[in-house]
Amino acid sequence: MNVHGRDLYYFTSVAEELSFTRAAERLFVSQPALSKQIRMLEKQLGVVLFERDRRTVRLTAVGEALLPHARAVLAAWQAAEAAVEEAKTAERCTLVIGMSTSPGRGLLPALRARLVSRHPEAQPVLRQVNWVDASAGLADGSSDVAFVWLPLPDDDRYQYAVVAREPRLVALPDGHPLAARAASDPEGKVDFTDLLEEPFLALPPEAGPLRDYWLALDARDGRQPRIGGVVASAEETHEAVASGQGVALLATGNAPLVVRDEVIAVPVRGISPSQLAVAACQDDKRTLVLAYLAAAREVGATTC
Amino acid sequence: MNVHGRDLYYFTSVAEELSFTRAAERLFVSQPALSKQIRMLEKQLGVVLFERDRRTVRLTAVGEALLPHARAVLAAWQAAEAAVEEAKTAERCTLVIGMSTSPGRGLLPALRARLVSRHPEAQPVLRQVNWVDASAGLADGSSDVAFVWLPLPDDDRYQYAVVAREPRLVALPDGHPLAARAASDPEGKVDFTDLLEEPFLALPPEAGPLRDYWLALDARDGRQPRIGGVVASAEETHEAVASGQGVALLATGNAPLVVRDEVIAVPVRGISPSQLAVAACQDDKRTLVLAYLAAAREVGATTC
DNA sequence: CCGTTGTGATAGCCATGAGTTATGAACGTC
DNA sequence: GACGTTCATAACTCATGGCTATCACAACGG
Repeated sequence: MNVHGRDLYYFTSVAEELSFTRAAERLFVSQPALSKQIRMLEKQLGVVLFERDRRTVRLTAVGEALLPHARAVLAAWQAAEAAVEEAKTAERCTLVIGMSTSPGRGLLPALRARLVSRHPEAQPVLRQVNWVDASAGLADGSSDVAFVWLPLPDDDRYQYAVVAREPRLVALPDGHPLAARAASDPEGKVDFTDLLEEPFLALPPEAGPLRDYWLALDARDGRQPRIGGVVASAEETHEAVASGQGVALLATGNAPLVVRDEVIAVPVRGISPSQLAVAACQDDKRTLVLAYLAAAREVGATTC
Repeated sequence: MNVHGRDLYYFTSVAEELSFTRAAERLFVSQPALSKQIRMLEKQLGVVLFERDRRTVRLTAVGEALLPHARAVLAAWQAAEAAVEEAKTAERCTLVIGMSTSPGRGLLPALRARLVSRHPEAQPVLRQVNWVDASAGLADGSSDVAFVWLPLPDDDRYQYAVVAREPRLVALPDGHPLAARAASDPEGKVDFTDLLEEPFLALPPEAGPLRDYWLALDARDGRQPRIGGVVASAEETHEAVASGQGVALLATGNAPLVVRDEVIAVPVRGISPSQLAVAACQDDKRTLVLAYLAAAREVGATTC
């Protein structure tokens, strides 16, 4: 494997032209350079490839034997280059969109439409990510862009555009005393202060600030919440609420994934609304990524 | 085609080991050298082939796409090297034996037997050469060894061994007056002096000293012979003699090729015998060539 | 908690490779 | 016999590919 592809190309060129001078100008190198390279190749193989007869050049038997193989090697390499080129463009056109649960609200089709209208070659690919990763795959590079809940940990590592801002709800078993209280509330809401003593379902500790956010730590004045259980997906949350392990805060858009059977969700007074954003890495300047963020910014302007 | 085979080998090695350090020691290069080469390859292709993650190395999508093609290129190159190797040994084992007419006298089988008994890999190939080339292909390299008539032009450029020494004959039409004279001669011969006025068939002028030799210029004391025609093969000679264009000197061993129908050959008194030799280029030191010459020397010792 | 080990990247050095221009030797052509 | 063509050679430049030494970082183990 100790040969330069260029040398093989030089060899085939001389073999085709049967002239060092003509081959050299076809290859845009000087004739001595070509002569030397061919000699190097011959030396390397321990073989004479051309019979130079002062005036004429012709292939030796060995050269004749090498020629088709040299062409095969070059063809194989061209195929390799083509494959790389194809993989490169495929990679450039693919946009991996991370999300913990489906963002819903018609966001995906809206953003997709805006993306492909400006970049018809774009190939958006959706990727489901565990709730534990607040960055929905941005942090480890498995997503190019992602739907995330603000606030993000390491806020300055990301660029983002808010696409939805909506009150947080609390998911309750339908027989829960607070369910009745909400029913009698003029706005159908419960006060967060009424939830302070409730056991809460929490994200795993690895979720960091995101865990704190969905426990609404900022609204508890430093008092630690009671933890009724650990959940990492909508399905688990539904199960845990229905079985009475605890209650859980939800984004309005995620409510349909949790509310069914014996679980209801009611708005909460006294906590900040949730903010859903499309994010990417701060230093990511790729065209498709920026285009998706721009689309998100436009859509966000109409929905928020 | 602008890539070094080595780089592809490096690439496949790293892809197999998934570790620069291990791949480097497998390849007997230092780890930094390997790192640098892979970076060069990536730069050349404008692509990232490996994802280096401090602790782990893994192929990117593009690297994955390249890998099988890289292997294909390497395989193609190995096939090419094998083909060259085979052609090289084939060339080393082939011995091209040039001859103007078949030397006859059982020489070819005898020499062949001696050659292959010592070099079983030898592949003797016979090659017919026009009479005009006294060196029977040695001069232009189209023969490795050759049966030639002495004296050779450029005597010092060749090494040779005499394998047959025999009187020269003259070919005559069977109705020629000298035919009858020969029949009445006690030895069945004619004197060369009787031939001095006869028209002679000559080789073409390009044949040089060989032409002079078969006109027996040395036996004419400087008088120019009459030229009845130009011939360059046994067939032409027979035709020309039969049609009465002239007479021609022949080596005894060649007589059977010319004597038939209306042409006869009789020994000539007063000219030197012809000498058939096996020759090669003076500076040719190849084993098979020397072996064939040695065989010729042995056979010549028994026949002369 | 800190030192050890193992990994890939970086820096600086040097021999060689691949290109250049200028020139030479052999041969055909006018 | 001067000229043009063709391949080989010489002398030089600059990039390439290799080395050693060292760094930065993560994982382990005491």
